[in-house]
Amino acid sequence: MISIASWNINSVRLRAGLVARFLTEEAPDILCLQEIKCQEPQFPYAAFEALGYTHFAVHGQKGYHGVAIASRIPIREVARHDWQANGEARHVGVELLGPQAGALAGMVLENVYIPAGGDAPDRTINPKFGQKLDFLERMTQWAGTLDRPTLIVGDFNVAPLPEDVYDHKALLKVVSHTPIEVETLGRFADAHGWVDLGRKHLPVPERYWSWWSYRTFWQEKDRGRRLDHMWASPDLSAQSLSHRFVEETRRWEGPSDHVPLITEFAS
DNA sequence: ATGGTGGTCCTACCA
Repeated sequence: MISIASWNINSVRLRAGLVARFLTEEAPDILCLQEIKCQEPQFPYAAFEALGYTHFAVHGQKGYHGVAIASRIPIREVARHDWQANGEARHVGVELLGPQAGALAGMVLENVYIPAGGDAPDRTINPKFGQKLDFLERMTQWAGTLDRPTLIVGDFNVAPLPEDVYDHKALLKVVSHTPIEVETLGRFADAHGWVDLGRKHLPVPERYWSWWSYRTFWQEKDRGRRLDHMWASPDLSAQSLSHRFVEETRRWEGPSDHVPLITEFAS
């Protein structure tokens, strides 16, 4: 069995200790991180290496965004897409190398941080919202070209289903859950027949949220959204055995506003 | 309709 985790960590330097705790307690084979918020030389490699994660793909930038993959299994970086063409570090893709990868050898793992999209869900007054939709459209074009077993994980910043938010009706005009975002993400799903592993294993109406705002969590209002995802190409999805989200990390000291996801695959 | 919290880097910007 091989397990793959994904977590928007909101500064990997500030929360290296939380990452180490997660790796110690859950022991995934591979961890994908989003929002590392540092450049590649500042990445806390030693904290991972001490726990057996010795293979890396780090695509960072100063202060904002940034993604990384740490792995116990050999990996090889294969791509860094810039789906906004603006230089932001929001993607890194790797290939899993055998024989430690077993049946997953040759699989491609794509780690993505889709733009949040600003406050107003209208591209004429909020360029960030347009950039988010354009990013998704370019991802859709890219997905149509794939010809290998692929897993795409990360912070999608979209909660597609009514049950993916605490109040569907109240969030229809809130960026992350607007109909245009849901439709645009739906076209991405259709472009490659992606299987939403989260809802494959935890179907509606099971509780499944991955993010709680810092601005309301302290009030214990439990206003969550499912913004983080793991989607598998159809051939790969047959190998997924289990999937969960580790909600308790949201209550750790000094938490990220996102919680990690973990999928186990037959290998 | 408003404001609520947090990270980076040092002045706003991003989420």
